[in-house]
Amino acid sequence: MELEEAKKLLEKALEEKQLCVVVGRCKVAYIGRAASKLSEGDRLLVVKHDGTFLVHQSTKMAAINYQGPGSKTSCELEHDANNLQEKKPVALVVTAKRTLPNGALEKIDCRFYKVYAVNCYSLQDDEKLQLFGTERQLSDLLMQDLQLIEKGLIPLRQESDLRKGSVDILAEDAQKKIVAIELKRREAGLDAVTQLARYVKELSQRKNQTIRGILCAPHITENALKMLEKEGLEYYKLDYEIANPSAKIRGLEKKQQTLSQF
Amino acid sequence: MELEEAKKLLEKALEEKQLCVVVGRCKVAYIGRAASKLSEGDRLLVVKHDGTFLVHQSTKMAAINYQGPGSKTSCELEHDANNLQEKKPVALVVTAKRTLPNGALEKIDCRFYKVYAVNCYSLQDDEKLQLFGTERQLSDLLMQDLQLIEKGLIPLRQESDLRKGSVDILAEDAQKKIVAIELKRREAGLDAVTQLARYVKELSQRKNQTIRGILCAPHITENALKMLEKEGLEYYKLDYEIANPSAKIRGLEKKQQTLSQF
DNA sequence: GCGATCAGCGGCACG
DNA sequence: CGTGCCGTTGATCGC
Repeated sequence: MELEEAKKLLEKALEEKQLCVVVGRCKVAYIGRAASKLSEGDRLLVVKHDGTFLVHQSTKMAAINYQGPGSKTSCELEHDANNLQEKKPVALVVTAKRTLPNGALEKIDCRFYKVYAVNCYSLQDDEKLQLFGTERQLSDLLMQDLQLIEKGLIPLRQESDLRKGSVDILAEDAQKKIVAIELKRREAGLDAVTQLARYVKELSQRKNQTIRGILCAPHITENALKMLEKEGLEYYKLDYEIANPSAKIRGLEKKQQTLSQF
Repeated sequence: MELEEAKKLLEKALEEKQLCVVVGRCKVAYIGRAASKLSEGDRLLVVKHDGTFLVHQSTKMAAINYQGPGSKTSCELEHDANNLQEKKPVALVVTAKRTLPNGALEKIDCRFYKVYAVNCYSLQDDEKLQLFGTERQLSDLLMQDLQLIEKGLIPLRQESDLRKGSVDILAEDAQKKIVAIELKRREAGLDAVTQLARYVKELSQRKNQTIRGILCAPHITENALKMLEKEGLEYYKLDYEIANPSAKIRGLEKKQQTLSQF
């Protein structure tokens, strides 16, 4: 496709706030929070009406270059500086600009040497994704019956706010000890343990009493478990099933109990 | 476009390992690590030859539903179960399946009631992104002149592996004390502090001596700084510039000139 | 808007 | 493979 034609199509569609899809051979340059260069190759460019700008290669899930909502897209034809007689442009440069929260400018240049297609659409879509099996949903389920984890466990509050971050669930055990429960919907690693440790430490100081900490996850890495035990925290294997459209906790196995409560 | 035609086009292109772009009105259902539903609306579907499957709405950067490389995409026509006389299909169901590392199945159904366009391309692209201003690059620069942070600081090693995670830089100060340096290319929050604290704790126990910990970032949040100080750790403001195609730590150049005078 | 955290995080590097 | 962690993380939610 002629670059001039591509430019016209694209500009009209951008004006009309359509979703634009451009396929062609291009170089990409980015500067902003970081900087990048991508040599010439065939790519897919998607520009959404909210400013979203996505450059995709033919593999991988993630866009190779991108810019989020709020970006302004414009395009310019580029001519051969060494041959100004030639009226045919050398490239179509599609640019997305955006001002970062800190005031700096972020920019992508997508320099098309060939354009295979420009296709634009007005998409009607007011629907929102309904997602099931999130951490929040599991938390809600757990709150309904903390006895699953341990007999005598009474819920105090959910998403209790601490000054630094928040524990998923705060509870009280049969011995009236406060229990902080950190919930993970997937395998827990070192970060999950440090997170729980931080909450427990913070709470202990604030309440001036010993606080139990329970990490609740479907699985835990070896290192994480070691560190957990070293910190005097506990792990409970959380088995759950995702059934569309709801999640169910399958049953909770008690893995370890510290002596700290005695 | 007729659904039958869309199916033929898509199947042929998938067979030929092309990049496929489908635009149409669809419902989306996902089940796998979690589960989701998305009611009828106009969307953009991209299927890459490596199996990548992306459903985009008309806003936001992230795909609303997706599946990574390795997925298998297939499509089927769906007929009205209440009117089997009718030969015209009701929907074109495009499905991506994938086996998760843990052996479970992950699946997206994209049920198109209308297809506005099916466009497929064979893209040639062997280029890789050159990215500048990454944490690793900053680390390399810092290693060249740790004096920037503190006089007398000598580099010991980079990316020193601990059993749990790794410190970006390990150094020795003028008093022969070991210093663990954690580098962040952007604002450091509580997570960065807990990360550094974990490294320092681990190192202290292993080396059986007091270890200094320095968090190096362009900015730090208030809470993070408070916690840092409470933990006896230090913060060094790292100012750097991204210049395409290289990053420079502000002040480093000057320092090098100073050194070259001797 | 800042800040903290989740995410079906993805992707990478290393053991 | 798992494990850990960076990322131009993005997106969400609370303050």
